[in-house]
Amino acid sequence: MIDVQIADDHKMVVESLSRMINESSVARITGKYYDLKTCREGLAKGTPDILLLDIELPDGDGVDFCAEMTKTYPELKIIMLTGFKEFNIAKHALHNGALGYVLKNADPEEIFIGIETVSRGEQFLCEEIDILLKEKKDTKAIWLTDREKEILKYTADGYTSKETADFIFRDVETVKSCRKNLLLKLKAKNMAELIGKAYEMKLI
Amino acid sequence: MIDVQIADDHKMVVESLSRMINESSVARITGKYYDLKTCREGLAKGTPDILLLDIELPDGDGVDFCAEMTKTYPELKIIMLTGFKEFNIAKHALHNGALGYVLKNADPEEIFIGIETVSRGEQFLCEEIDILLKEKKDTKAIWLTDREKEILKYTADGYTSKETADFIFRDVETVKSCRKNLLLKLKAKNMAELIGKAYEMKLI
DNA sequence: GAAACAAATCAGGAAAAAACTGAATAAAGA
DNA sequence: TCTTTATTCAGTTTTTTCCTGATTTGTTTC
Repeated sequence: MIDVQIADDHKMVVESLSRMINESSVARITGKYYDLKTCREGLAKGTPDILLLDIELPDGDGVDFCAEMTKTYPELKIIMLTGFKEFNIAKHALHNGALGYVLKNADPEEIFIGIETVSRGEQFLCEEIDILLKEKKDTKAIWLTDREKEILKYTADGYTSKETADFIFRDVETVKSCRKNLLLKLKAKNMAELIGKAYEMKLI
Repeated sequence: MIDVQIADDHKMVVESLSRMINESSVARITGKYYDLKTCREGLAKGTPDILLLDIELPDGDGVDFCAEMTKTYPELKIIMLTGFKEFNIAKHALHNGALGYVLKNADPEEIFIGIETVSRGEQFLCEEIDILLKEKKDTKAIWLTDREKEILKYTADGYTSKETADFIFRDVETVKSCRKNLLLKLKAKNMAELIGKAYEMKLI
């Protein structure tokens, strides 16, 4: 029996999914978390074989958390279980140590196959993501630096270059050229499109 | 026994939630849909007592669909079942004829109480939404006109006022003043913040 | 029906911000 | 080490923002 835990802020999803998994003979659920803080504490008490991890948690980003946990517990296998069919997110998650990536709109059977595959230490991607990654295998993922993420956030909140510059104690020109890089990276023509694309890619 | 159907593009959620509801003695699931088209066809064959409806479906917006269905089947009771804790969306849904609004991160028990309450023809809101609507009871929901939505979309796609004006065969000044109205309505300082807020409110 | 209101259209100008081009230094990865 | 990328700063042009208006049409309210 494979020991599985779930971290997802949708209690209803966690509860019903737990029941479904427990009713199968594949795995048993030994922990349910609705935020990253509780999940971190739970894992410290003993890690399961597999952690099913969502991306949008109330207190942080699941993809970043994935990097943190696979570093702390190298034996822990993580399957991202999320609604985001986004090249960048999937690529990022796998780079951060996730061994599986399953969409919530995948066939329910896939999660069982995923759990079994990943428990043997093999990578598992649900069909749609597998196709997506193969299609874009020559595309490289977009990585934003911390500075870029910071300036992107200020921009999305409506702050001008000058205001942002004051916040981070830098020259306006610095912010302007960082914005220029953001426009290049996301292939946007102006700030409005940049914010739009950033939301599409769940960068914000 | 209350006759319930579900429309949500996350198969995994639909499947596990269906099981949970079927195992209870409250209701039974008589239909599962993963898109609006199939849901529309299914309802045409016979409406259940209650439809659990998600908002982000692959082929359209659940809130708009809610208006369409309550008009076609006045006896159909709809509970929005979604992850969005957004004043505007909730308000919009209720205005469009939804009788219930339950968050996916609500306590799983709430969906059973919701089903029972709504089946009696009474409104049901999960706790968090109930609090949200009471807090903002004096706030009015933001409604965008078709023109505003159109210009918002062009803006999010990176087109300037001039370019947008050419697309819709209107003067630049018209687009400018429409943008000004959008900034006012969403209380945004510039286009970047406007697009950010529009995404937060799921206006795009 | 009249009054009040909102939406959609168009107008112009001053100030501010963003977009474009360029470039030097520092840091990180190969 | 060499190459690439991040970070920093600068000048010029284009665009947006922020004011001020006005007219017409359609809808809602009294």
